[in-house]
Amino acid sequence: MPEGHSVHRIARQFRLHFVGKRVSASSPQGRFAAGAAELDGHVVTDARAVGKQMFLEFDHERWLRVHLGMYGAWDFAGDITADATVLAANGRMGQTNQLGTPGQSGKPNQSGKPGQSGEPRSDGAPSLNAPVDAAGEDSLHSIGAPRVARLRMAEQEKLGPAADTFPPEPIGAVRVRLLTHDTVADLRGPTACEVLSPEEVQAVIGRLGPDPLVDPGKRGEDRVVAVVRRKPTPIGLLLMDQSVVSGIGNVYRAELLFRARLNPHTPGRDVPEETVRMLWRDWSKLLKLGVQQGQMMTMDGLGAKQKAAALAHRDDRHWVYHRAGLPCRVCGTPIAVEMAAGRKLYWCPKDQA
DNA sequence: CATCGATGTTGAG
DNA sequence: TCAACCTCGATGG
Repeated sequence: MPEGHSVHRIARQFRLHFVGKRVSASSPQGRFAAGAAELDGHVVTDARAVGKQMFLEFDHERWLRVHLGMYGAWDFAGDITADATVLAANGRMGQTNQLGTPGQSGKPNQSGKPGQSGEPRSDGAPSLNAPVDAAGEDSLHSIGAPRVARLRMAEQEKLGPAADTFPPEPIGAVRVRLLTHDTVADLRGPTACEVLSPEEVQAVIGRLGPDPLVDPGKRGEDRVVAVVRRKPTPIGLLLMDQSVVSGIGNVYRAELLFRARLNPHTPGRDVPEETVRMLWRDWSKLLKLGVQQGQMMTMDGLGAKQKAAALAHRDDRHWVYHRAGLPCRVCGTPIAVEMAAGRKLYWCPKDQA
């Protein structure tokens, strides 16, 4: 589900709460047992996002590559103070915030290894479970009892049901669990999750187009211009091609094209160079904004009232995405939708003629 | 409660 | 071009 901004947010979360710490790695679900064993007991040394992919570096020349794909998500728990503003805006996920229900969700899925290996000492060590010092966190929990905060990060970020033990039981089928002395990250439903050598990581990144946050400035821009201006492929497809430019998904594609008032069917080679440069700069701007805000914001420059509506209601957030048949916000023409390479492409036939 | 569809990618045919 | 991957919120009965 996530487009580039979410992955950068997740990488930041790892930098804040995992880099520099030793982790015990496991695969409660079992499908990543071998990979987890390779990482177990090592220190996380870096976390980077490139487009929709995230790379976690460990202290023994091994990297974990993760692509969340369509339904992937990370569940963080423990000492994870995140942007409270975003959390408040998005509310809590799933169940109520009630006591008990550690297993919850009725899914006794995480069979296999119960207690799971690397509990740090514990036994008596209450560790940092109880957020005694986390004054900011208390304000997020209506109930007074000390709880272990939970945060789900995918395309959206939501507070989960607080747990009362650390580490909490995994929710659902967890491919990999990374546990430090005070934080834990559970990965569920990824398209890709594998351990790579530094060379292999370099090879993967080499196949990706520029990401504005990784290749800022003119270098990335020039690369995109060179590729786009050489291809007969419609610009609507090129923007989704991760080897052309990284991190753009179906929402950002539709919105970027509308903001440029560009017909999605225009062959790349026919898009004026200045327009390609504008697309890149606009993508850079929207990506930064998304990372900062924790959610997509493609209708910047609105009045305060409209802005509030856009933040509150999902359907009010975009110019054209998910608005098939609804009147264009600019000209009133019904927004068109068509299938392009298996994905829905939304655009205004008049403004983007 | 069953069904549908999705902010993505890969690989088979 | 399309199914598979594999999860969950939205929708309808």
